[in-house]
Amino acid sequence: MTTAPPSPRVLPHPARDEIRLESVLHALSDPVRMRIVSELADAEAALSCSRFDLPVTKSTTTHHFRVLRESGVIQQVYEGTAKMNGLRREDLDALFPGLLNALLTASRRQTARGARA
Amino acid sequence: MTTAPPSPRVLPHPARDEIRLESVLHALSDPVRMRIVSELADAEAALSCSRFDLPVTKSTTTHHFRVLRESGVIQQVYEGTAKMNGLRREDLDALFPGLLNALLTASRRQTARGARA
DNA sequence: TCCGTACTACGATGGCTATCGTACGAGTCG
DNA sequence: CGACTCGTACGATAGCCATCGTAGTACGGA
Repeated sequence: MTTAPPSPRVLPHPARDEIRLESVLHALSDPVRMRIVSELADAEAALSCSRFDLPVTKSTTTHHFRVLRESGVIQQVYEGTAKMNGLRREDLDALFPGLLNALLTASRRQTARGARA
Repeated sequence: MTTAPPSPRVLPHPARDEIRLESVLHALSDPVRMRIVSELADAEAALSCSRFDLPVTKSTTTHHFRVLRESGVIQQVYEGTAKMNGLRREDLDALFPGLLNALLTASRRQTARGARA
């Protein structure tokens, strides 16, 4: 099992051309979700949900990941008990060139500028 | 009166360093508001509220403009009975380099791609 | 002064959403 | 099998928000 055959549990994702800018912006307008995306971008590899230390409960975490997936920002795949999350960089870059980078930079800058909140 | 002295009616704007990324993204996650910003960007000069032909009533229009102003995306100044609106390009570019352009490009692209909705 | 235009304020309303807790399903490991 | 971990589903709740209509204010021109 070098690359384990995916579980039957498959999650619905929007196709590339179904991704809407409004939905992406709405998804990223929540600080918790922006943080998730930020960490995901730094990681460069898929991360399981439990790798994030978020200031909300597990149910809320599930909710946020779903919003990100349904808006097309991330990709989710079951791997055993874990659910691996990856940024949909290619799709986003193809649809909205430069946007993801600008958003990540903006987020990092703001974090650096004022660590309050 | 080449440049009319501003009316005493002054509107509250966030200072540059009070502009929050989340608020900007939230403001722009509404199609109506994104459209306003898009037209404002094309105009290059300040426009009065009534220059926009939006699919909502006047009260709702007022609401959207206020959200844009309070999030720091636009600047509003009374000029007689009209309220002139301008993009806060300099502030946004200073805070979040490349973001505004990426957003405008993304919006234009999406509009071009599918004119549905 | 009177009227019209531009925009606002207020209140209502329906819908969305972030949050939680609890109970459950799916895998993994002993 | 049994226990443990990871994540989900469901229901509840409270707050926000896009929308509207109506009534009102501010300004400029006749």
